[in-house]
Amino acid sequence: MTEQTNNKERILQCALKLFSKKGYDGTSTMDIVNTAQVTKPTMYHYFGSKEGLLSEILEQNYTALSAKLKEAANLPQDISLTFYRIARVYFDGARENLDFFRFRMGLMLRTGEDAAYLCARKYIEEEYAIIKDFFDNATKQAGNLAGKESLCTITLIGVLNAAVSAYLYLEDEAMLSDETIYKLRQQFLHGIYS
Amino acid sequence: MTEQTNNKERILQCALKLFSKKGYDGTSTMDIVNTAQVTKPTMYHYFGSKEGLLSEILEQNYTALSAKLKEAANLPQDISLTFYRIARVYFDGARENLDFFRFRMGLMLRTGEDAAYLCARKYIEEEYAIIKDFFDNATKQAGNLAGKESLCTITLIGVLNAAVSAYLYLEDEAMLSDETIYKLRQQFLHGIYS
DNA sequence: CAAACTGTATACCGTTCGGTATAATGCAAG
DNA sequence: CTTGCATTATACCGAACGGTATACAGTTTG
Repeated sequence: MTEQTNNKERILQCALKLFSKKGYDGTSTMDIVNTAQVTKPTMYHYFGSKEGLLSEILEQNYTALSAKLKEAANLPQDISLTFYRIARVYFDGARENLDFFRFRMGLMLRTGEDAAYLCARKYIEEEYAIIKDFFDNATKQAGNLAGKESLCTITLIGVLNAAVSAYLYLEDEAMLSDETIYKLRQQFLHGIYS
Repeated sequence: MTEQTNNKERILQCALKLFSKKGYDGTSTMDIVNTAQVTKPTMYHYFGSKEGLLSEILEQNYTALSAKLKEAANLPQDISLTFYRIARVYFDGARENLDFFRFRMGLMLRTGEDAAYLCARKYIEEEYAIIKDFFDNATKQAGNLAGKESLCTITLIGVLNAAVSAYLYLEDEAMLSDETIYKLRQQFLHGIYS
């Protein structure tokens, strides 16, 4: 009765889904193995611990996200286009990998010592660093943003996270449309009256 | 050995501090009563359950926050001033009640079924409703925002939350200064280049 | 074919969880 | 001065927690 369609992958997916819905601390290992239809030793064979499982989930998903984000943010000469590309990374990510983005959102604004946040922290910091880098480079070429790089980073990520969060809450795919991005970009670049 | 400086209040404060640091699920009732230097029956006498304790914490703190927010947002004829006033409510709140704002931030972008989020959901929705109301009224008087009320609400809250979150992360009070608010407002109203 | 290794199952570990039965204390009102 | 109530302490509950010892099946390798 071995190998009934890759237990490891199924554990990863079920755990992510449960973490995203009930939180890391709110999800028990029994929850996970029951949902994934494996036994506990199977899970511990692959991941060693509950936290090991969390680490692998974060590593997999954040690695993919960071790569896309870096690619989207490598055109410092065009802030407008880059806004679109970054927004698309987040919005596509949210649509295609709803569970991960739900989980990620719950970790995003944290600052405490909860286990899941501590594991995710380095990835969150990397995300900020990628956007900050972009604005730093954009300033070198444009100049009129000098001194605002940090605040731009905070507000850009804040606005996009808020929009993704609204999508997850409303579950309305219109929230992820190009039209939404255009409106958000217009507002970000030129203010709410524009 | 009765009444050694109000056990109930001390339980509330210690629980909030622990929730903000380790999350609701990550905090045990033993944690709480040990920190507050009471026994479990004392806690259960006052609050009935762990969730009852959470409810009272949320009710107390969100009631105060919502009242301040409503007051700050009752000048629909002046968006610029209102931005300042709303930002001050959040920023002062974060400085004066760090634990609650830390906790609140962790709940803010959630969408799942975790216990703490479900308890807090109605308050979060009320917060959005207050800001949304403001923009709806502002549109009636100004008009040039028509159709953007929802997106303005999302981005305003998103930007301010991101700033508060940056303060909690950096622990730098300069983040909460009037100067920061002016920059954020300028950006919100007139774009990043302005 | 035998040894070794990967993966899975049964059954169980000690600990901690949220919560409570019972009783003693201090204090206010009759 | 005692009855009644609000508050606190001791001691404990069953259930669920994260994690594991042991064994065995299936495959790979010598």
